[in-house]
Amino acid sequence: MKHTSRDACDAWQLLVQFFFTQRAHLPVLAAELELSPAQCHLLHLIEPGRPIPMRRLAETLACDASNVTGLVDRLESRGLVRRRPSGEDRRVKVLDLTPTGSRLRALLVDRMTTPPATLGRLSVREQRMLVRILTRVLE
Amino acid sequence: MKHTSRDACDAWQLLVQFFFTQRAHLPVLAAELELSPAQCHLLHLIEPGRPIPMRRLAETLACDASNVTGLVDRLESRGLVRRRPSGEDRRVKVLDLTPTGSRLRALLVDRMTTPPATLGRLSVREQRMLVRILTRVLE
DNA sequence: TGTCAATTGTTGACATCATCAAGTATTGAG
DNA sequence: CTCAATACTTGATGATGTCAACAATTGACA
Repeated sequence: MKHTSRDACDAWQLLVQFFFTQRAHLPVLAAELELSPAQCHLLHLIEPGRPIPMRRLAETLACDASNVTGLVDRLESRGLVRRRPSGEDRRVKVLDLTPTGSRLRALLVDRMTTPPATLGRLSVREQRMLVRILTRVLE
Repeated sequence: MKHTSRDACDAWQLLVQFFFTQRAHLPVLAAELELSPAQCHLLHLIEPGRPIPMRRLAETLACDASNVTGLVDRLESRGLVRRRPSGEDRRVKVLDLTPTGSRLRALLVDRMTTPPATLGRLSVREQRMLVRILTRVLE
């Protein structure tokens, strides 16, 4: 068993703490956009102009395919998402954002990626360092 | 409106990416412990030997108090958590981990805070830098 | 070619999560 | 003592998530 350094554990622990904090904030943010946390997550995964098969969403979310069916049902009934048959494989349906969905997703991403004031306390050098380090850690 | 630097946005975006990745992993980890994601979150908030009022959990989770009632019902019926009347205020019930709950929580925390291999690719200097920076950003 | 297992998405049944409105018990201010 | 506010529970309802079963399609292979 490989030894894991104390510093690495500390760092990861902080990231986990960050995760739980965000997890508690998401319902609030979602409610502002009249979405649920799960819908936010799904919407986040569909990039505009990049249709994606439903199967792949289920894989990324690590959930049952039928769960995606339900989530997409609700998003589609609100006109945020479109189901389209895949040209290559007729079993597959690909998802696409409607213009409305695209706008809402932009709003969501914007809200989520607007950094908190605390990030401004770092020097530019530190900010760049953080980006460099996180990029490597998250691959 | 204050200008937010490009670097700060990049950094936060990476953290958000990390958040969604973890959000997708949590159900898998939770299932291994026979818990739900929400139960993991709640369990994570109850530190052993530090009884906590239910109200405070609802605040931290940013959810309705009745939701906590249900979550605690299930955890209590599994013998992981105890409801106790608060000595100071008889309206309040404080939550406490049972020995079983304490063990399960330790397992959970251990699984969650075991850093992925990618963190080991950083130099010790970088790991410490990451800890220092995150500490300041997350307060 | 014809058969059959595997894959994709859907449906229905069911437990959990989460909110809201209403209710009980208790507190604390006046 | 009265009454609003607080902490928790209950019941109703919709969303999330799993599982088993199903139809349609694909692809391998005899």
